[in-house]
Amino acid sequence: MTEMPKSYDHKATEAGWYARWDEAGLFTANARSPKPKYTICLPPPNITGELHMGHALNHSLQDFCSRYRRMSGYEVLFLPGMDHAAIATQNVIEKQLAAEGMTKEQLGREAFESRVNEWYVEVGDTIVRQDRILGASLDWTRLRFTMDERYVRSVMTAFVAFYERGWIYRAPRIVNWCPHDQSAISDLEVKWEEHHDTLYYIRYPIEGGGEVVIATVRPETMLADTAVAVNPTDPRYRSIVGKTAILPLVGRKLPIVADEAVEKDFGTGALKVTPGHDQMDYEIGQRHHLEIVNGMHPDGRMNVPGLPYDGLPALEARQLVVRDLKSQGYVVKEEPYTHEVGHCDRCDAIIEPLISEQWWLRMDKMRDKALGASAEGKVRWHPERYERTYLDWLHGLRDWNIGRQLWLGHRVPVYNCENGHRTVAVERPAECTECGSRQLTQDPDVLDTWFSSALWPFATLGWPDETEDLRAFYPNDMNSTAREIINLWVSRMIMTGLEFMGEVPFSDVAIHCQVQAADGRRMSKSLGTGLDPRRLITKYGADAVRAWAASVAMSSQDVRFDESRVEGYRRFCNKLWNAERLVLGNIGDGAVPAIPEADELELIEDRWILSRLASAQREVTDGIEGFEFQDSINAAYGCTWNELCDWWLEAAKDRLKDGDKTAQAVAIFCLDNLLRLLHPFMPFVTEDLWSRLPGERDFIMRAQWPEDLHRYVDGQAEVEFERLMDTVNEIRSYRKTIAGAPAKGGAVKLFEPAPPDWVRALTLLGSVAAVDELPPGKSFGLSAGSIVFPAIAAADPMIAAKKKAELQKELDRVQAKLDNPEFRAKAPESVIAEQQSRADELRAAIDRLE
RNA sequence: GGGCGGUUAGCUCAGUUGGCUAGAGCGCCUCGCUUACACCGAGGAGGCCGUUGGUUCGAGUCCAUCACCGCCCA
Repeated sequence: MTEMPKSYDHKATEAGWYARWDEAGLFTANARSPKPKYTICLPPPNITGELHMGHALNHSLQDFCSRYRRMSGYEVLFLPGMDHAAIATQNVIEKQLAAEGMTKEQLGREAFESRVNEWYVEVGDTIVRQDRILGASLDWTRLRFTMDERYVRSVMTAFVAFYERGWIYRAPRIVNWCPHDQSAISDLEVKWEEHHDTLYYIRYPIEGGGEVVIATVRPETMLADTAVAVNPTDPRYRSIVGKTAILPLVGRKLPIVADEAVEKDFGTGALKVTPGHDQMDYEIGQRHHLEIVNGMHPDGRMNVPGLPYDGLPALEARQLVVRDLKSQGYVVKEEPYTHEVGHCDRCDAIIEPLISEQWWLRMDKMRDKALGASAEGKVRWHPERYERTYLDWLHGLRDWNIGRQLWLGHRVPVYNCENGHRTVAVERPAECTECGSRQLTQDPDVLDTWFSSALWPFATLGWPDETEDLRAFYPNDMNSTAREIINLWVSRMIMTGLEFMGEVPFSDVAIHCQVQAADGRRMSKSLGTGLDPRRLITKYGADAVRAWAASVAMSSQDVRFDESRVEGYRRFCNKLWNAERLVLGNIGDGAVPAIPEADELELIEDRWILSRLASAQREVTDGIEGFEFQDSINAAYGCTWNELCDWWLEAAKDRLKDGDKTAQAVAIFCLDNLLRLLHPFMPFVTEDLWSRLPGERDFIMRAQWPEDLHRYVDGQAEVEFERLMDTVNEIRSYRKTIAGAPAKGGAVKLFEPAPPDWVRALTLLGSVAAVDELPPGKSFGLSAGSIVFPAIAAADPMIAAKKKAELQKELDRVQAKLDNPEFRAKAPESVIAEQQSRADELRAAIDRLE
């Protein structure tokens, strides 16, 4: 045995173990293993930069489950991967280019792509290293990337399969258009921010005399107006329905239509209808067969040929339009108006609702299957309430716009020939399937990144090929993620899993908390409130960071990050380290006997600590099984520090020094079990400490999970030992609060005879002598007897009086309860008995203070 | 506008089915370098459990209301 350093050093402890595990192949799953399988496909982080605290948290908790299941006899696959995150990555690269004074258009598509590929290598490497220092037991032989050739084939296969089902179609709709990215984005990628704008009231003349006043916050869109609409039940406007308004500045003739969608209370109750630039207007347009004018180029500049606003950005056009309207007397009034404006989640540009021809995926059939699976309880959510988030979204689900107009991503596998035929195929076809033309051009659109992510649980395993992995590891068991992507990702995995594999992709979904900055808002890189987990790992060690993750991950919805809690777990590592150091320092090289059976244990402290250990084993195990990781880490922490270290080691120290074999056996048994219980959470320090325990040691990582220890549960020992702890605490309290009481020494006389092991522990822990007759002096009452300290100069009478008053107050409360006839009549027996004995104890304690 | 979560010690958080004498870590105060650990030990101070009602013998816990904070979806 090598000498243990006096203090735990996380850097020394964590160095090396990961590589040793890796070399021993402990991360690699065997698809042919006869063991039951347990699979987690790591949610692929976006390949946009390094991992943040949310990742550290999420990867940790999946690793808890993986390591626990591995120790519990499962063949575990914990599969790593990364997501190309088209729109996000494109933005990152564009920002880099901008810093170099370049645009992607200047660079060209090919050079841009090779630049992206370099980025993938560099960032992918960073992410892998981060997961390794975190200790995540990922199977690196199965690392996947959504742009890998095989993965791309899975994506194409899914597209073709949907297409052949007739679920993919192309149609013009109003989409969220990002003028910066020049692409459609999904509703879920639009952030809404409050804007303080102006509501303009604008006069539209009516042919044949009169006028109608409309209100708008976006006057520039009037250039694409094709109608005016009013509510059919609005008496103010009944007479103008069917007439024609003249669009100011443009001169276009606008039919005045009646439509129930118009809100009578907004503005003037008359609505300018711009079917090309507003979802509701588009729907009105469909109902009344209105013309659609697209007044904007894809880059957000106005598309109004012949008008002076042509080619201007929207906001500039707005100013000019307003100026011209005013100068021509069309503006009736303007008032301040606060409303929500959509911004691109990735680049923050203002989103323009825009009519656009897009690829759509029908969702109704898949939605219904997913709802059916939920109704059958196939997916369990943790915490349960998130199932509603998921179901609510499913119920309102519309067709999915799967096309994006980006430079990055999976190109839609649609090939058009010059005769206008369309060929859809996984591999690029040599010729058109209809006319045999060889002049094929591929559709320029790429797929929404979530389309490929939706296939993650099976595409990573080789689908559509019937691979060994796919058979062994699908369905996966658990998925854990952040709540904001429940709808973007989790629900879509469930739908595609049911569609292509016929089974839900996992049985449990864990939604972890969001780590907020100290100010209670989400961490933000741009605000500088983000945190690099590597900094924390360097400062406190991965084990401490992971234990922190366990303590917060599932405990509530949001958690404000508090570094002192991470520091607390590093101290815990040190405590654990020193507990083992103490034990090993006293054991030497001799053999340690096996733990005695429960009925062979003689001493109260041994019976007690093993009973507590049994309880910890139960709580840690239940915590992991129930996705309540905080319960697990709390139980293991408490048992180690507050029970083993604070009490048992103190009570058994002299036995250990004397080479007592039972004490050695208990000590090693406790350490061995606690280390194994803690291993999923703190893999490095537990591996290191376990390797130092006597006897032949393999890796703790593949040791067996501690067995159920209920045979050591000993209620009597717990009650007795608690009484002992109470008494010792009282003695210590007296020593500190009574003037003149010495730090050690004094004589204690017990009221009732106690077993010798109990007395021994009391005298040891309380530094007192047990006597039959108290020597003369000021005596103090204890819960178990009385104590006299030698040489007390002046026992402070105030102390006793204060204690007495506290006890009396408490007694009054308890007695009032007992005197209440309704309480006696209605409360359960056990509660009444409890209160009764509480009153007795309090009375006795008061008497002893006399 | 709809939904969800939070509001408990100076700070960050626990408190399962109502029985609580409300806990932990950090911080604070007082002691102590007693050969496991000063990344420690011992003792102590500190809480009308956001508001107002209600149910109950009994409410931090259940119901309702309001207030503020945060998140998600329209």
